[in-house]
Order: sequence, then C-alpha cells, then structure tokens
Amino acid sequence: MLSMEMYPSLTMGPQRIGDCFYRDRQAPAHMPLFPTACDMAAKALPPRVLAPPPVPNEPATKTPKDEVRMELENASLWKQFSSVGTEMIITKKGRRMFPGLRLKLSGLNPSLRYILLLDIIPADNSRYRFQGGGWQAVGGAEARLPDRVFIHPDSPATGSHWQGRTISFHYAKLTNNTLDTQGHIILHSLHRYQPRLHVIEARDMLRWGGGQHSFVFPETQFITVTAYQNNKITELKINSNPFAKGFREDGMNSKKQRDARQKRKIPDLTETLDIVNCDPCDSTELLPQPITTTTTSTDLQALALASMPPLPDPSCGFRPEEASYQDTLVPQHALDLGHAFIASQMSDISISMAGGMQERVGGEVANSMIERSDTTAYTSNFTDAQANSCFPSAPLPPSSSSFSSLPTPDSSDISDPQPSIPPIDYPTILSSSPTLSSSSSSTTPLLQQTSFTFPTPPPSNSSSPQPLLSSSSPSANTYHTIPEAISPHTPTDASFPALDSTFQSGLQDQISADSLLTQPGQPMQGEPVASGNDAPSDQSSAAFIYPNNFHANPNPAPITTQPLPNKNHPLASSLPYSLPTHGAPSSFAFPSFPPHMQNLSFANVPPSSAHPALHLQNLSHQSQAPFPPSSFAHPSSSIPHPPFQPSSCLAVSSSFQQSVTSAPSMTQTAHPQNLPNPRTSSCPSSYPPVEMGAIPQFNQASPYRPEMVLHHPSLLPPLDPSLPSSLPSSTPPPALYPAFPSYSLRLCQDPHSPLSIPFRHLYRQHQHGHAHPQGSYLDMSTRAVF
DNA sequence: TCAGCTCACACTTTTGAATAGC
DNA sequence: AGCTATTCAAAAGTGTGAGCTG
Repeated sequence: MLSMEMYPSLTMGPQRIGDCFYRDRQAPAHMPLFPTACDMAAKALPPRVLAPPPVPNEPATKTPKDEVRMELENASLWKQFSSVGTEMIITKKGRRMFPGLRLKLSGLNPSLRYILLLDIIPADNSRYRFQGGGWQAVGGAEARLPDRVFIHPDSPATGSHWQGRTISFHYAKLTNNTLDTQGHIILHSLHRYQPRLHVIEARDMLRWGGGQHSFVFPETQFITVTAYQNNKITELKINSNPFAKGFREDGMNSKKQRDARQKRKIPDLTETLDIVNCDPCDSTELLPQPITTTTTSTDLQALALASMPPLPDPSCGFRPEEASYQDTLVPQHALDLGHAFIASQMSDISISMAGGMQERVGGEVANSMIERSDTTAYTSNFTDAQANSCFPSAPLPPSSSSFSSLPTPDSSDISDPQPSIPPIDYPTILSSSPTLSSSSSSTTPLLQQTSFTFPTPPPSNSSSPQPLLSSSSPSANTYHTIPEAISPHTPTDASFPALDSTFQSGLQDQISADSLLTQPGQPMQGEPVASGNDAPSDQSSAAFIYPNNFHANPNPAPITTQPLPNKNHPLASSLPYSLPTHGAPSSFAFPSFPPHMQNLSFANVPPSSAHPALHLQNLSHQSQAPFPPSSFAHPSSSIPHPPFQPSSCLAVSSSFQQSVTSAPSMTQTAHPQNLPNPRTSSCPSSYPPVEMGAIPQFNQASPYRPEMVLHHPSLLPPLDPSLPSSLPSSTPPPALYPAFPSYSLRLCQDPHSPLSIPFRHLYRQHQHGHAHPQGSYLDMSTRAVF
C-alpha cells in the first residue's frame, strides 16, 4: 500500500488516477492539486534534498547500472522442475507460480529507486501436448493474449532496498481467463512461456527513467496447464510446496489417506459402527511416515537430474524452518535514507517509503521462505539444467524436431507412465536463432542490456497535443525520451497543461516507462532497430527484439548495460504495435474504474487530441492497436532450434530500445493498418479497433486485488526466436497469434505493499470508496484508455 | 471417445483480529 | 493506557478427482 503512496502514478488506486484526471478535465483550474501536493512536499524539504536526481552518466562512463546483476535465488529448485519440464497450473481465478521467482539484485545504485516488473511472454509459437511422457509441439499457438506486467509490490524502492533482501514475485498469479479483471497475468494453457524480469530506474515519484535492465532465466521457462500432465512435476510440486504438504506421503491428504477416507465413507454409509479401522485420524495414520523422498530423488535422478542437487528430503520437500534461506539472504541493513533521498525531489516521500520498506522486509523474507533457498548467480552454470530440460523445441514439428530432447514417443515411453525423460534443451528462446549459437556457447547468462531509456528531461509542458514523436527529440544524454506514442499508455504532455512542470515530467516519465514495456511489437517486427535508426543501439543484438537478444549476444556479458540508442528513430515500420491514430475509442467508459472514474471519461477526448491528464490518447490508440502481432506471426517452426545454451540469466536488451527508437514514427503509424512494415501489414493479426464496450470484461466492475499489475497490450517483445528479425529471411508466417484486442493498462496495488500511509496527504480523495481490504489499484482496463 | 477444462473437496499455510498478560 | 505475545478463525493456496464440454 505504501508503494502506491509513493508512486501514485504507478500504484495508485483508481481513485487517485481518477482524481488526477478528473481534476484535469473537470477543473483545470484546480489541476495543481496533485502536483501541488507533490510540490509542497518537495518544497518542504531542505534544498539539498531537492537536488535533481543524478543524471545518467555519459555512455562512456560506467554507471552502476552497468553492473546490475540479478540472481535467481532458487535456481536449483527451478532447475529441478526444468529438468522434468516445468508445468504451471493456471486457473480462472488465478494461480500462483511455483516455484516462485526469488531473486537477488546487486549492482544497483543504493540511492536510486527502481521498479521491478515481471512479465511472461510466449517462448514460441507452438501449442503443446503431453505425449509419450514428454511435451510435444502439436500446432500453432493461439492468439496472443494481452500482455500484463506484474509490478513488484515494493516498487518503487531504492537500490539498497532491493539489494538488501530476497525479491519474491510469489504474489503474481497466472490465469487462463482471457476476461480476467483481476489483473492476473493471462496465459494460454498448454503453451510455453518465459518469465522476464525488468529493473527500471525510477528517478522520482513520477518519473521512470534512467535505464532498464531485463533478465531472463531459462530455467524458469514453463508450460501452462490446467491440470498437471507429468507425474514427476506433481511429485516435485507436492514435495516442494508447503501448501501441498497434505498431499505428501505422510500428509492427511495423501492418496493413502484419501483412499482410507474413501473406504471409510463407504462403510459409514452402510456400517456406521465400523469406524475404528478407517479413521483417517487414526494415530497410526498420523505417525510420521518413512521418508518417501527417496522415491522422489530416485525418480529425479532417473530423469537425468544427476547434475542437479539432490532433492530435499521428500518427507518434507521443503521445510521452511530448515531452509537455508536466511543464510543466503543478504544481511538486512538500514537503508541509506539520507543518501537515497537526496536525489529525489520527493525526498519526504522517499523517506516514508524507506521506512515502509524496511518494515516490510520481514514479510518479504517470510514469503520467500516458502521456497527453498538455493541461490544461483546468474553467472552460475546452468548447463545441466538446460541439458536436462524437458521442453522440446516448440516450434518444430514433433517429428522433425531435432532439438527436442524428448524422444519420439516410443513403446518404452508409452509404457512407462513416467519414463525417464532425456534432457531437452531449451529450444526456442535462446537457441532458435542461428545467431544465438554464439551466445549459447557462453557459459554466462545472456543477460544484458538495458535498453530501457526513460526521458530524463521532463516532457514539455505544452498543453497542446504533442505529436507522438515530439518527445522523441534527441536528448543530449544517453537517455532517450520515450515518445508518447510508443506506449499506448504514454500520455502526451499536453494532457496536463496546468500541471507543474515537475509533475508533468514525472508523470510523463512514468508513462514513458510504461511505454517501454509496451513495445512488444517491435520484437515482432523482427527487424533490427538499426533499420533506419541512427541509434548506436543497433549494434548487433541491441537492435533486435527480445529473441534477438539471445541471438545477438554472442558473448553476453552478464548484466552489461548498453548505451541507449538514439531515440531519433523514425521507424514507423518497426512499430508493429504502433497505436492507431484514429479516435474511435474516444467514447469509452472505464468500466473497471469506480463510477466517478468512469465519469472522468477519457471518452470524449480524441485520441489524437490533447488528452486528459495522462494523455490517454495514446492509451486509446493502444487499446485499438493490434496486439503485437509480429512476434507471433512468425512461425518459429521454420527455424532450426539449436540446443539451448545454459545460462542462468539472459539479458534482454534491445527490445525496448527498438521500441524506443521506433517511437518517433508512431505518430504516423499509430494505426496498425498504417504501418509501412510489410510484415505488419501483411499480418492478419492486426487488431481492429475495439470499443471497450465490446469487451465484456471492461464493463465489469473491477475488483480490487492484491496484485499490482500493470497491464496492457504489447508490453514487451516476445521471446519467440522465430521472429523475423532474428530470422535471416522469411516470409511472414501465418499469424499464429491473431490479433487480440488489447487490454487496458492496469495497475493494482499490492496489499502487501509496504508503502502506504505516508503519502496519503498527496491524495485528497484517498478514502473515497475505492479502498479495498486488499488494497487499491489502478485499473485502466477500459480500452478508451488506450 | 477423449483431451482438456471446471469445480468442489480436503488439507495446509498465511493472515489478521481478538484476547490475555505484563 | 499501552505494548507484546498468544490464540483463534477466516482467507487463501495446494493437488485431486469427478464431472462437464467440445
């Protein structure tokens, strides 16, 4: 909750956003309300505190972010699952991931604030089926669903905060409900996905910028299911997840117990007196069962887990009390508040936040305890894990898949319900591209770059609607201003004419940040950003979308930051996700918003015109914008999938850059159909503008939920290696991922957020009816927003 | 017929309010 | 009166298995 207070724009509840918009639109004269509060807070601070945030260093200068490192703390657990073929249950109501993502960050500037995001993108364009004891690609993937990003509840927090504890994303939930209004990450069942983590510098309360680092851990790749297919996975889950304790051999809900209950039930119906022997609660039943983990360990070993650490004692798959977690935790120390906040213009806020964060530490740790601690540096060898990976190369037809470690179903496999599955390389993501080979050879994670660039300079105060490209003006420093157009969410500066410049800039920056995430389309483009871009970023992989990252980075230096590309990139073509310019959506309502919010209606604001406070025009564009088609439109199957190279962490870089560079063109190419890019145009996946009303979920009242999710259509580039960009050639493959109506931006406040009360003074309507036991959130799910 | 999905169930952990003790 | 520790109940997270759907 605190986090919301800190970064209203990021985590604020709907009412807050609404207030902001409302004020802008309804009472322009009073617009300063929000900004004023911020300004006042800032002014109240000592001059030193008001010192401008550190300016990004020159490209040549090494900055802290260049050394940003992310480690998957429970890597060994992930590898265990990966070796068998990780499956993640998805349900309509949302299901947490297990194992969860527990991370350690280092190399951050302790005094700067960062936002951590999690998104999950398709690993390929295939749909899978569990056959013959392994996963086989059985066809094209379904239309891509709206991308949603889970914002870590602690966000924004200082580098010292993130580095001082284990970062857990266990609150993130996965759902297969395409109409989900809870803000969960929507995925298709029986598809393979790759989680990605992004560290975005948040320069101050309202500004995101300064750099972004993206990380991918190949071992966290998984296939979504509605019911577990592989018994080995079930065993692992039961033995590792405390909540499944009851299903362990010695648990009260074990098969043995269930059978006993079953038997008991039957007799009860006929012989009510005979209950002695069947009582599940019989003392004998409750006696500690012999350790059954032996079986698990054996099985795992049979599954080529030899390289893996032995499984935890099966009897207690995971024992928090015994977990070495604490050992791995970085000693928690007080945050360097003074230092941390000097850079912040909202120092007071920062302080409050810091306090909240500290308070939260314990909770975070506790949550983290759920999973066994087996920290692995991103640099650690992941070779084994990869080698053992059970995921076949998705894109490849089962029969022809030379990369799939899964043997073609043979008699043995069939006969054996739980055959030992040969290790399978992670196909796609990293290896599909020929270029990837180089990177694959590297033992280091593919991590990399940070191409996210947020505008350092505050957006112009111009009240007039700015062209999407307007913001794209070359920045003097390495940071590029993200064109509003880039992100559907990106508002134009004009929206807040009356707003304080600082506030505006902050807001815009924030939006820009959001935009960064929304550049998924570029990956689809598959074309190097370089195309037409002057950006240095085009260097090799940088220019390519996500998939390319893997390919492009032959020698991905762990966590190296690449210079930001020049933002002046007139790449209309590179903007598959470019927002439609038409204002069809202008009449939207915000179903998800509280009534008063809906009244705010961005509706009447022409998409292209100056918008209400947040430059919703872009949002509206995005809403109409086709889902990033390109990434899915390219069948990966046509591309050979080299064995996945082990790496604990892959750096994702260029995708964002590309989007950034392409931003300038957005204005012109806002509408998908208008995109010059042949690929895009040819792709049937372009999404026609959709009225919010057309989407049921948008009309539903949005519940308040714990997760803090930033959700919108093409946030990030897909991992699909088959993307054209990565491909040497190719005709646009059939749109495996048909256009999917984009969803709106959704920000949810995590109930667990440590941030809260301190900033309430910033919002006058704080109490206003939107409060929810689980926390407030911002739901911009209405298409109108985009 | 069957693969895949939904739901209710029993069990467990987590969380927060209520209470007791100091 | 205020604080801390303990207890308890509700909520939420698990996998299972029956039933439903296309």
